[in-house]
Amino acid sequence: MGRKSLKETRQLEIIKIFYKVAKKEGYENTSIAKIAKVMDINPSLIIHYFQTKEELTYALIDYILDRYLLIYTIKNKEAVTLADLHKVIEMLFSKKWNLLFDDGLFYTFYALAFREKKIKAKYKTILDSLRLALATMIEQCHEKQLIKVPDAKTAADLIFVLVDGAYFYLSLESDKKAYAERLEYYKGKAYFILSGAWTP
Amino acid sequence: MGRKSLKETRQLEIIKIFYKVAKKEGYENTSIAKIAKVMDINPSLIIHYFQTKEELTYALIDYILDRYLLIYTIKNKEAVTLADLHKVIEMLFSKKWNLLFDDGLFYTFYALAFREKKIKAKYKTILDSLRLALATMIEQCHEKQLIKVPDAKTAADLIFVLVDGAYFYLSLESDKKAYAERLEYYKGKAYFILSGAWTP
DNA sequence: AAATTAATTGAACATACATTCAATTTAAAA
DNA sequence: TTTTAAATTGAATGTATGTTCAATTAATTT
Repeated sequence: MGRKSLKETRQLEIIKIFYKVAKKEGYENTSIAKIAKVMDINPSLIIHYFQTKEELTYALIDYILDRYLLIYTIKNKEAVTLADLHKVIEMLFSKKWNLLFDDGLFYTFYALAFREKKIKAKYKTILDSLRLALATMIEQCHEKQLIKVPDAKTAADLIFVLVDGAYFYLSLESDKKAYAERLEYYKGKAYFILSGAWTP
Repeated sequence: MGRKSLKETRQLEIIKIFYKVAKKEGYENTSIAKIAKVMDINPSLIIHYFQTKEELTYALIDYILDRYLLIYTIKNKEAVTLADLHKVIEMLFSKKWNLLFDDGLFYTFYALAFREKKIKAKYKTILDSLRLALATMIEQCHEKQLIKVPDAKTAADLIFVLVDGAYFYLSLESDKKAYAERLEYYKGKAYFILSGAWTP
């Protein structure tokens, strides 16, 4: 009885447009009215699906953070090979990963996490699961004696510190050549960590 | 003839209050009207000293980034000792540095840099000068044979990648003990870099 | 004391914002 | 075809925003 619910479909549509507009004009310049205009719907319809702008923002953050996890789509959890591990490292230090989500928005919401506990928790969860997934891969490779890295957790953490620190600086670098060279250099350090030399 | 100009004094006063309010309530929730209310002056007076809010924002960013540089207040440029270098390392991996400026605002404007070239340039300049200053210290210590780090520039860069990456993750860590332990661990890695083992 | 210059106020502006509520349209089931 | 429930619209609300302009007040010099 009654009409079929479009809730989830519509919500996702709205979030995607929100993401698109915010990516182009920045989160702080993206209003409900603007999103509605792009979608050619009434602003109140957006409020109908997300009661407040806050909730809409949370949904967008979830959307972005889910994309952030897409580096690991390649892996098959059980039988991890050395090639799989290297694939992840290559991905982490490549442009491809950055294409999955918008850096500006990622940092915008990261900054928001300093005042909003919910957002902080979301980010912490994602960053931890990224580290954990890498640690698990390292651990498996170690057990199979493909590499010799006894403390997988620490190694994974260190690699991500390297990744985060690298992008933090490189995002400001406009010289593409310099950008690529540096990234390659840091990638080498990541492999060095996996050689066991860094975490004795 | 005429009245003495208070321009610079007043501008600094306004920026400081702007910083204070933005620190507490977030940049995006801080309006000219709010600043004026706290200062008990008319909003138009703020516009009088900074023609637009954009200009006021740039001034605040300069203010914050200048504070960011305060780690180096200790050093005496000419005769760098090993103690000086260690002092800087200790400072980089300590709470003290974080007290100099507000992390939330620092990241807020960092995120803004992705859309505003002027801000991006400001950040790049600061980050580069931080690296350069450390590299210079390392170089001098190397020349005096206090340490053995031939590539001072790379070592300094690596230490800052470590710093940036560490804080990026640790800012989400609410467990103070875990926070302190990790930071200590990364500090150890920085000293390891200064031992020359990492950049052969 | 008069002239000059800057500080400061106060009122007014148009605009954009998130959100509300009732009314209407649309689609599916009975 | 009637009932039912969700989708969607449209108008309205109050509030806050950055910015303008003219008027007034306060200090400093001649």
